[in-house]
Amino acid sequence: MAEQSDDKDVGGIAADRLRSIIERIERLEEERKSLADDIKDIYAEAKSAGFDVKVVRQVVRLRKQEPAEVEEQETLLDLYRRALGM
Amino acid sequence: MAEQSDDKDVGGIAADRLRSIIERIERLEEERKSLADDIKDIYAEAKSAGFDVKVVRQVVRLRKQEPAEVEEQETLLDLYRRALGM
Amino acid sequence: MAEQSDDKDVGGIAADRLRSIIERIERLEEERKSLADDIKDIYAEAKSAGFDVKVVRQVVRLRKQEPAEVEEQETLLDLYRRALGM
Amino acid sequence: MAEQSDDKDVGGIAADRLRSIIERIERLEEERKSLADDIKDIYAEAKSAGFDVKVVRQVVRLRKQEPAEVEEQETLLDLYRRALGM
DNA sequence: CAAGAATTATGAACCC
DNA sequence: GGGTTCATAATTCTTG
Repeated sequence: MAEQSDDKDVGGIAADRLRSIIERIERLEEERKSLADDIKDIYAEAKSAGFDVKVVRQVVRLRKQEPAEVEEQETLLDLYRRALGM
Repeated sequence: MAEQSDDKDVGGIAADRLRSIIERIERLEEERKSLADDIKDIYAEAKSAGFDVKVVRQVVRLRKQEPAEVEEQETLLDLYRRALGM
Repeated sequence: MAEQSDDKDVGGIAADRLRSIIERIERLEEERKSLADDIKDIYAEAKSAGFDVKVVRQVVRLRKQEPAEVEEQETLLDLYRRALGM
Repeated sequence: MAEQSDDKDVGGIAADRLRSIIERIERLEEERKSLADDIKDIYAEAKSAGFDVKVVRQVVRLRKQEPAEVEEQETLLDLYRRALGM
């Protein structure tokens, strides 16, 4: 099986390509982990400042969702809720 | 807006129909929840009998798949691992 | 390794016990699948009755959540939101 | 309630402190989202290079675990499968 | 069949 | 530190 690239086949697999893909994923996941730790630190700070962490999380969630809920289906949702007396 | 059925429109919505649909869904979801709880109990039983729950889950998953498919994925995994020298 | 029960060890594993556990899980999962299919049918019915399925799902979700949101932390959440001008 | 800082209380809440906390979290979460998108892109690249994405994920997961742990779980899986005659 | 939503499973964090 | 809840990851299903 002749190859134009330098990528060595291991059992028909483009090993270098696979390795590159996996290492890039791993690098990005490390960065992601690091950010997650930073976020955790801030929640810890919030806690020691006397805030209720669970509620802070809820606020963050709400602020993420609210713009999304200003959408076309709001009207229908309203309609259905009214039909059900909710 | 004349209706043949007795279903009262609320803002153009066939309220009774909608209500029926939603209540049937809710009933079925309750049953589903109950089954999910039963399953959880069995996993707990497995754990206290000394089985590794994670591996038991894996077995259940494997048995759901076609043997040929299982074989295929295991072969690929092997191949990739070898390509990476794992 | 003497055993009081008739359970045959296979490599130190209580095979019958494991089999029983797995088969019970599989049976319950089948029932669960069947319920899921029933639910799917109702959504299909809803669709052909002219309802917007996505919104119906949202209603079902809301009705599930709303009782849960009548909880102790509502007050705090309100407070935080007001502090943020939300 | 005397305050040393300039932070204005809103209903007894240190509003500026809370706002700072929440905005920092939001900034970090945006970065996190961006990394998650990058990772998704790489999996897409893997797919179009002909790799089986599900198996690639499995490889990434395996490399995160300790080799001893991987070995242990593989052994158990084997054991359970044999006990079930799979 | 690709994109997105929804369900399920795994992993982390918190409380007791 | 163990168990339970909460959060994230991953798979599956649905829809355009």
